[in-house]
Amino acid sequence: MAQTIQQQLVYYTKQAVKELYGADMPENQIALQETRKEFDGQITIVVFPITRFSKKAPEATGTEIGVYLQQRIPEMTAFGTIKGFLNISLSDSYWISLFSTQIVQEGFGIFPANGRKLMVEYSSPNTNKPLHLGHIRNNLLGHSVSEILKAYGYDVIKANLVNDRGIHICKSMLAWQRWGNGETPSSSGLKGDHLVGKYYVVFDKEYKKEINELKAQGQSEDEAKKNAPIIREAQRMLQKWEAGDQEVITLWKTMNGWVYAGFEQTYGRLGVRFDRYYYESDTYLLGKDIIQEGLDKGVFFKKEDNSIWIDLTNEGLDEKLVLRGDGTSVYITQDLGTAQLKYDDFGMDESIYVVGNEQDYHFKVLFLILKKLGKPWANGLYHLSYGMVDLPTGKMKSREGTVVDADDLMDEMTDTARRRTEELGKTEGLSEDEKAQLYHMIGMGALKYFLLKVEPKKRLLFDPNESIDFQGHTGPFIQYTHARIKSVLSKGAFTDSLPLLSPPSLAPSERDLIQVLGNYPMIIEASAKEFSPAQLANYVYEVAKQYNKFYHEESITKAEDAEVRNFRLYLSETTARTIAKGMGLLGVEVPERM
RNA sequence: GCGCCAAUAGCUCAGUUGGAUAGAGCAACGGUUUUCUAAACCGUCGGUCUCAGGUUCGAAUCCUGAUUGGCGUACCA
Repeated sequence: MAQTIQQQLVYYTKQAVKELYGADMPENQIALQETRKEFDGQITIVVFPITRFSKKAPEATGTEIGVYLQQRIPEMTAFGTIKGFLNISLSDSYWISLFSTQIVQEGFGIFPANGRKLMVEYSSPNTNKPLHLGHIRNNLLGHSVSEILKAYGYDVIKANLVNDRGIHICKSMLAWQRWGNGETPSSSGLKGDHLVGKYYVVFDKEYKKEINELKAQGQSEDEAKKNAPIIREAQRMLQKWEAGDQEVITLWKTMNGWVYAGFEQTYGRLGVRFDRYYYESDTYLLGKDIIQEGLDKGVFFKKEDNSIWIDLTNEGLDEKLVLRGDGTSVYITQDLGTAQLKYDDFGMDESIYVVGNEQDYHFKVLFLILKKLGKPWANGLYHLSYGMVDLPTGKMKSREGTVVDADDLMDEMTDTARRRTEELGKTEGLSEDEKAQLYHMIGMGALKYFLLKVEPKKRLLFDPNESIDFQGHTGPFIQYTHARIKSVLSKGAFTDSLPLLSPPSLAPSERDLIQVLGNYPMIIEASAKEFSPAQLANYVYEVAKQYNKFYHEESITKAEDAEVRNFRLYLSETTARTIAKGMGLLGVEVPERM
């Protein structure tokens, strides 16, 4: 492939430094950036680093480099040096040809397969309660990161490790057994996960009541928590489960079945999918052989009570228990085993865990242990840590009912989308089906974009009293832009067979749009490397914004010259495709009209 | 106590390997439609980038220390 203009600029700048100043400047010190809007030009070379070699003032140096470059790069029409910044203007014909030969191509920004396999584990719900807003963030992040990595050339496996066993499930089961009166999703009309969640709350109420009674009898908080009859009963149930008790297993299967049916619906609405499910009921006993391996290798050590530990104090961490004294597993034991299992199953080069930042320490330890065990694949592990979703009142807590329920929120979003669309009178000629589809698309677009535009690492504030916007820097704005372009294309009778002609010159907003569109591959690369859908989300907004500016300033279908008209139609069509592709990687669909 | 993370406009957020006068959206105010969708566009207002030092030609960005908030530091997951 031919050299890009950026590569040429770097190359010739290096040559210029050599010829003019007799110095060898490393290429990575040559800093290019986009020219700020208030100055002429499109690309800027920062001159300051060069003055080290020129031993001259920034202005003089910039001008000398500028003259040198202009003599050698025909696309360069002008330059200006302002306060140490060499601003370079490129000819309209350069931008036109960049668009016509590259950006317009179907494959622009699609990276070839890189031959590497990668797993993204996300969602990983507990099966004792329905999903809430925090889970939505996790699911959207996991899904979007997977799609971005696919676009970047990875072979991606999406995995979901379902926490389907344990004391929390038994709590729901026990409460249902006692107070459920045989209630089922069909008898109650409740979605399965909500039904099970209801009994989780029932359990907690009763548990608290018993704790208070015991405290009234003089027990301490800790004692009461341990001694409450209902929690002891739940623990007995867990033991029965582990022993394979038929009755308990049957109930467990039934209630988990309800939950899975509910989750499938929610996943469907969210538009997330998985290639592989792992269940903790299958994996919770794994990892003990790894413990033995670690003992043999001298990575772990045994204490007097037979508990097994790893000493990470040299790494600035603590001693960490990896197996209980009675030989049973802890959380990290199964995670060690599951990591090995996943690798045995797929042999992937990299493995991403999408898990909240409350588990930063856990993953640090997990990865470190696997490295110390000499697992060659341990270097490919990465914890994609994201911030909690907080309410103005603080953290969401399932048991206290202060959660924003996923299904309710999606209903609300769709409803708002319907109201707004009707207010704007944009439903004419749509069938009921099409309307429903559109409202879902817009509502989910608003929600998803709202969550994904924020850097994963940062915590996210959600105020239930303030509805998510549909205007400005939002999903619907971008969706609207797409629909608007589609309308232009149909008015302009655009088809692939229309000849792509070259206009004699470009309007400023037109040239800016081409420049923004040209950044798409860079953005995919950056988002993939940093596992950050937020970068892509903000980029797509920029594209939409720049298009709207262009749309307002210039005529498209009404342009007088055929060259200009055709070119602008292609520019519009490419913008629509870029928006659709980018939003697609975020898991957001875009409508043909709205 | 120790560790990790965050702090940018009234609010929600951007800000590339350190580069120009720190940018968007919302909110507020004003303007734009006989012309391709006004969920749009243009403008006004709004900043001690938490604070104090340091490194540098240059710091929101890097280093040190503090402040505030969150999380972790369980033989819980």
